[in-house]
Amino acid sequence: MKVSRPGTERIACGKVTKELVGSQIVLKGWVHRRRDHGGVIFIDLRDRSGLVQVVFNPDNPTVFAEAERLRSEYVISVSGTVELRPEGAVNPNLTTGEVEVHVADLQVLNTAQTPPFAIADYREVDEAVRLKYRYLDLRRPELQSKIIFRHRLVKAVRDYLDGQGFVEIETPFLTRSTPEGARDYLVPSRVHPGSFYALPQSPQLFKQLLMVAGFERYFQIVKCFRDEDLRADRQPEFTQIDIEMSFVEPQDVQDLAEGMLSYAHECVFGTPLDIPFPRLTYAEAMERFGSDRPDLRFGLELIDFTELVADSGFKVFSSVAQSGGKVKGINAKGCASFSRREIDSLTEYVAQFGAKGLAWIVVGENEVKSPIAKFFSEEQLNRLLKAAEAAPGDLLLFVADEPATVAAALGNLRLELARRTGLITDETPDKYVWITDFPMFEYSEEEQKYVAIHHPFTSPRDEDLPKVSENPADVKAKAYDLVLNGTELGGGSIRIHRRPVQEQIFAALGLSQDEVADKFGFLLEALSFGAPPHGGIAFGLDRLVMLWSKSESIRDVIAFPKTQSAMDLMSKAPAPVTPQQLKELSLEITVDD
RNA sequence: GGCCCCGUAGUUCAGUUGGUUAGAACGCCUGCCUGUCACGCAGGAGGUCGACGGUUCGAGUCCGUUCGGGGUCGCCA
Repeated sequence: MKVSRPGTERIACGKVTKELVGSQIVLKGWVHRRRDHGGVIFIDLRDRSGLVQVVFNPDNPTVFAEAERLRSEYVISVSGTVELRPEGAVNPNLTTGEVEVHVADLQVLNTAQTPPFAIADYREVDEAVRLKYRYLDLRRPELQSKIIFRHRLVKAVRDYLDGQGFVEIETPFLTRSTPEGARDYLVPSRVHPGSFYALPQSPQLFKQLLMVAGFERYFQIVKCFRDEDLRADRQPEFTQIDIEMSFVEPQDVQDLAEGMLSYAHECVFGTPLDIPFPRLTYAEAMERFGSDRPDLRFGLELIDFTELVADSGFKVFSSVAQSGGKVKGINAKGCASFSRREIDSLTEYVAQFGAKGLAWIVVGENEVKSPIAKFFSEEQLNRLLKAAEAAPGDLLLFVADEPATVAAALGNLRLELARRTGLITDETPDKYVWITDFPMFEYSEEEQKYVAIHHPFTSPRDEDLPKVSENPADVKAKAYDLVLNGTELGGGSIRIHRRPVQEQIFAALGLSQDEVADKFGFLLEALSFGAPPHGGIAFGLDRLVMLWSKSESIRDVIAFPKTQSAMDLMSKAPAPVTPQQLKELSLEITVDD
């Protein structure tokens, strides 16, 4: 039982309002800012909840003398009386701006060195400095509110899934390395010299085994580890909302996911989402947007000109069209004013995605300007303009290449055009979309074999089962991704629950029987003991928090993130270990530092 | 691994064509100030110009290497 003594209970700084006027309160927090007027000292006192002004007057000389020594970020406890501020001294920018606390007693709980950057400043500070002193950066209200936002979102997700009958179950972090997928983080075994655990890239197999075990509905908010290069939206350790359900079809998983997101959105923003989300097949997404994670907040869709230019005099187009390639373009509405230089920089931009060139047509009132116009008859040109729905003032941009290159180049060009023309603002509504009917396999030139697009446990569509062996490229999977504003938020699939099918897929992926037995024997065995049909989905929690909190980087929503070179600048991890530690693990270092 | 951007005071930045003692603002320190709220005023301290090497009579500035941070391509089943 909490024993409350009048006047001694701590009040949160941000909660000191008019209703408390006249009462004796205790505040604890950090000195945010100090304004010393010689005869009167104002301190903005900060805690998690916000700021309140506390006032020191010289009528209490001991306390006043103590107050003169206060500096930024000192931790203090004050007790005093809540008073209305005098006429004209109200601060409308603070929720506590109508009142102030007149201090009767002050206790310095801790002093503080001058911080390397001011907590109370609005100034942008170099991220390396912020990361080295992450605990100070996290003191800043902006970052702190994002971490608290994350907590509220996670809480909502847990509540929702619990309400839907899901059981939260932990799975091991020390697990075994499996082929395919991302590079593993390895943990050497002391007990078994020369053997390694792998940190999970996701709890995929374990959650399937929990379905075999009969839990029916599982979830976990869980760290996953992938040793790949970092990006603005990628960290080597990240958190998934991992979900698996038995006896379901894709629609059931999608319904659940939509319900969960909408509930969470309502919890953190007060409004539900507009569900169900629209759906696009993978094929349509690639065709219209050149991407399997299209940003639907704007148009600029890809237009296919392959047929139209197949017999044109422009060799670059016609030869590509006749040899199985694609000629596609984008109508950059109203971009006819782009300078030659801007168009050149767009050409440079698409080059990094493999496009060998970027043809263009500037559409004028009665004529077109274009280096390629001379290769087309007037009729061909008119058909081209009609297909592009071109109007005066438009700029048409074309790429001719293999389908995958065209998609990559134009898909990214589309995003670049939207950025350059300011098509997306903070007010642009969010666009969610499911991408469905993914191909099961894709041929890897590098490995000279088919690899799974999703993962090797994904179920093919029933009708495609016969094609797995002879025509893998045609097989579609029961897989689905959820995309928000061009970012993949999550993805999942219905899994294979019959052993022979799983064996067939492993074979199609070129895994030998021995390898399968060694690495996936336990899975195949499990499937043969009455595994129910099951499927699920996993969401990137960090990305969801990042997008919903309008953060620029995933680092802003992770309390202790790593740099692009996967370092923790605060603890200086990773770091060498002692020779004794290596010896215990039977490891030897072969590079000099 | 490739490409691009950045690195000057504690912080944010300026620094001309390579030229004398590298500046500003904020912060910090000292003093003054009884109604401020990004308080004000006066004074002061504070620099391995990321590091190393080169060119030059002379380098913050030019060149090379390297370290660190960021973005991106590859990579991320």
